[in-house]
Amino acid sequence: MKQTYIADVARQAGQEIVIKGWLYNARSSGKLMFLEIRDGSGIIQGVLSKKAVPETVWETAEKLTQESSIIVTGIPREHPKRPGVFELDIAAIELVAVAEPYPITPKDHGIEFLMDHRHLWLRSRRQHAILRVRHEIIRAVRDFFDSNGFILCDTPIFTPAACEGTTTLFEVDYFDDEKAYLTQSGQLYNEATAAAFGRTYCFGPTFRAEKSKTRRHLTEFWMVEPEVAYATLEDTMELAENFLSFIVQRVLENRREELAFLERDITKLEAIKAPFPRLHYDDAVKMLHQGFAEGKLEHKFEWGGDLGAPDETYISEHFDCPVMVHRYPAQVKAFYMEPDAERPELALGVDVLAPEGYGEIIGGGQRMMSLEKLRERIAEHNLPESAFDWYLDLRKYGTVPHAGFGMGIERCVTWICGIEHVRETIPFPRMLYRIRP
RNA sequence: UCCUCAGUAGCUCAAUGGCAGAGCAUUCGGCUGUUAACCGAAGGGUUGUAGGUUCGAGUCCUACCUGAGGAGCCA
Repeated sequence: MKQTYIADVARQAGQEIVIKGWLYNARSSGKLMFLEIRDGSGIIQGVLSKKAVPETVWETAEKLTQESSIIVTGIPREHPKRPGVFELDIAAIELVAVAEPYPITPKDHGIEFLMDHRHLWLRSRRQHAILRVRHEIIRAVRDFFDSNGFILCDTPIFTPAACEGTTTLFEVDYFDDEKAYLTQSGQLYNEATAAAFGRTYCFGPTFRAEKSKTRRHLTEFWMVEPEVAYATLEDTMELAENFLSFIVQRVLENRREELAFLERDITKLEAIKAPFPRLHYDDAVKMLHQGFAEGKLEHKFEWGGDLGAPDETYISEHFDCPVMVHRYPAQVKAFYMEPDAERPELALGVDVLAPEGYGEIIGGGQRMMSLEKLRERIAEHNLPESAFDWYLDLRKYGTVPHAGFGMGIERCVTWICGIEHVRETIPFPRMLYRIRP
């Protein structure tokens, strides 16, 4: 008989079906057994009565251990006490393989143990909820750009030079004449594809060798980066707020059950609608000074610096929506940022800070258009101009104002799920000191 | 790189400087509506490593190892 997935069981109530899965948990009351079966699409409780089945079926059921693989035949029926919930009256069990004692028992476990068993931890309800939300977010990201005239143009993972200096790059020793590095952003290449196609995006893994060890950091993470020709900082802020609103709405539409399981406060997400507040860097500084005066911040913020994690949290607490902090001092931003025409000491960059203290999820801005100014900046940053030959070509052959941003998928998932740590938002997290499993 | 905290049974934890324990998991027995089921029994230990203090160290001291949280830096 054809396999039925647990997610589709309701449609076949009363008919005999076959479920292929694993034993999630078992409870027994002597002559009555309750087997929780999972198949990846969901979990269903199987009911087995000693009187109603052949002795061999009962004996097989008694041998089952947690995570044993089984093919179960039975008839789905509504739960006597829980309307709308289906359980399976088991008629037969085919034992595919008995599992050895399973390390992840139904009781509490510490994070180190769970991370060491990530390959098995993925089978649990919580991880299913989080990774289904991740999948929904990625689908929404693609749908948003695909239906708004963007072309997917993925950028290389091996790159010859850094975007913003070489301290945080992974070196690869393979190419004969020069050192190669794993990409930390597709942005420079995006500028080339945007000049070719107008509106493009890349979406792939990104590598940062920062010796960073906080709940917001991954060594390897996924980033989506749109880039638009003939666009300004204001255009890119508008794109970012529409983009984030779209993603949140899609998750609310399609992943309510998962958010409920994660005990996410839905009202916080329902408030996420464009337009988002915009906060000039100067005003952000004023806000931080007030926070310090009120004793809510430990250190007095100095104009000219970049926002620290506690600063970002303090600012985001003032808004229900993500807040877009724009026009940072040029000195703290990347060399390719376009300066503000009215105040050249400011860069036309924007960071989007997620609400509830989740910090920066988007960084972007308008790129430098002038060949001469770009050459100056490369020199000021002590970067080798030869490495940027092709990049400078983009300014020689029909340069235009253009802008874009990058969003870290895992940070976005962490925020939307309302969970503590990014490490649960990617199937196999790579972090400082952790490369296994 | 810096700061803070932690490491005891397969897992989660307890043990005033004085006999190393409980729950879960495993094995066995009981239970016909269980929901991290429950009840009874059994097996399971080089207390992260190396030194030191002490009559006596899981407990106090030193170093190291591993992990977690945070800072800086970042999406």
